[in-house]
Amino acid sequence: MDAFFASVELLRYPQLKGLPVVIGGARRSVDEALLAAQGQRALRFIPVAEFPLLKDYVGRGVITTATYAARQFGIGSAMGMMKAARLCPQAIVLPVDFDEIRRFSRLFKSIIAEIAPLVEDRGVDEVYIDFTDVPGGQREGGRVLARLIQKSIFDKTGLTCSMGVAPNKLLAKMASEFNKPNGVSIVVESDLQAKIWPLHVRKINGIGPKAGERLAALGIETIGELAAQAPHRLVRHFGQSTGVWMIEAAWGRDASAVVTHSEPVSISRETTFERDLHAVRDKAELGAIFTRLCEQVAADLQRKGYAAKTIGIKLRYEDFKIATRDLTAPGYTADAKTIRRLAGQCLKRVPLDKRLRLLGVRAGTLLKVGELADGEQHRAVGTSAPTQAGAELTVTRQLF
DNA sequence: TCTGGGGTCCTAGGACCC
DNA sequence: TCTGGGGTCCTAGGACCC
Repeated sequence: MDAFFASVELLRYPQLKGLPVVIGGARRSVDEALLAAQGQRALRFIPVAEFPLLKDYVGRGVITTATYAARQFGIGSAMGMMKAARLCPQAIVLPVDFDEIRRFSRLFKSIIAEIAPLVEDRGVDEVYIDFTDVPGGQREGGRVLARLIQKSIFDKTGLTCSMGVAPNKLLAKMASEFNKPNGVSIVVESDLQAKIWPLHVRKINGIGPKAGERLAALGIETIGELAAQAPHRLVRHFGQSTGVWMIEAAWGRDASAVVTHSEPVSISRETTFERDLHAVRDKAELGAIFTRLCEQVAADLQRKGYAAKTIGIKLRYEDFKIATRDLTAPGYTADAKTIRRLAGQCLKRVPLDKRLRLLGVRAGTLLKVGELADGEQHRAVGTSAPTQAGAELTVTRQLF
């Protein structure tokens, strides 16, 4: 989807069309921002620079999406809000409306699935679609079906997307970047040399900042240069599987299937504090946040119908270093108090000398409990707090 | 001016078992 | 006295993606 989060907001506030708008980071809703603007009632969007306490407004947030007008100023996703505000003081900042994003996400995916049922979910704003057996899917190399899907999405949502059509997911993903926004790009095997090899290696899905740097250190910048490498050289530097995979990717080869269904591996909640907290000095505040994260994870598990056997924590220190600890219990749980106790045990094993920036709680090794009857499920996941830890876990295990 | 939140997958060592 | 070869599970860290 093109500038998905921003485009969803523009549907609501069409008067922002053409303006530099950035989504994310804002601590207040539009309505609250309106009240802050001298109590004005009329809808008015306040440039970020006009917030007297900028930091209170954008906090420690980052940009999730910038409109194309905002990108002109050098603003991009994942950039810190404070930096974006300085690059473009006239930018309008809006918070992410997750409910609305999820609603449009489900909507555009269901529109696609009606036309082409084999869809792989790749997050809120991205999917892979298997055109192979869709009637008309081969016409004009897939362009006809791609245009049909774009039109259906636009007619029903007002949103645009960009599509890449190719023999596999790897190439389709790269192709989808060629014609943004609202474009279709077709890539066939014979286009490899002309369209793919000139691109930077970072355009390969799976080659991130680290691998990109290591390749650059070897004098490899483009995909074509990567394709020209002797496999043993890459295997020597990156190991057998990564080295072989890199060569395959550079040659446009990818045999991975479009996966239409998958079970979650983990469910987690994390939060970055407004200011760094000290384990001793801010004990009460940290404790309250920790408990709330556990309650949120428990609620997420229960709502989605899962119980977890592994509970873990994540800390980010003031120096941005990350520590994780986890603990696998004898049984499964979705109970907030049980999760809180297991997470507490994890916390005891991690150094707390530096101040903390972020705290997270994670539930892994999941078991689907959807097949239980509703009442039974509620009882099972709600089991809590006998005196002995072991006894409690035994109870939940028996229920499952 | 510091840098979100929610995920997946991979690696590697150690425990433990047959 | 020297020292197998599978396999699974658990834990911690890290790269990467949307």
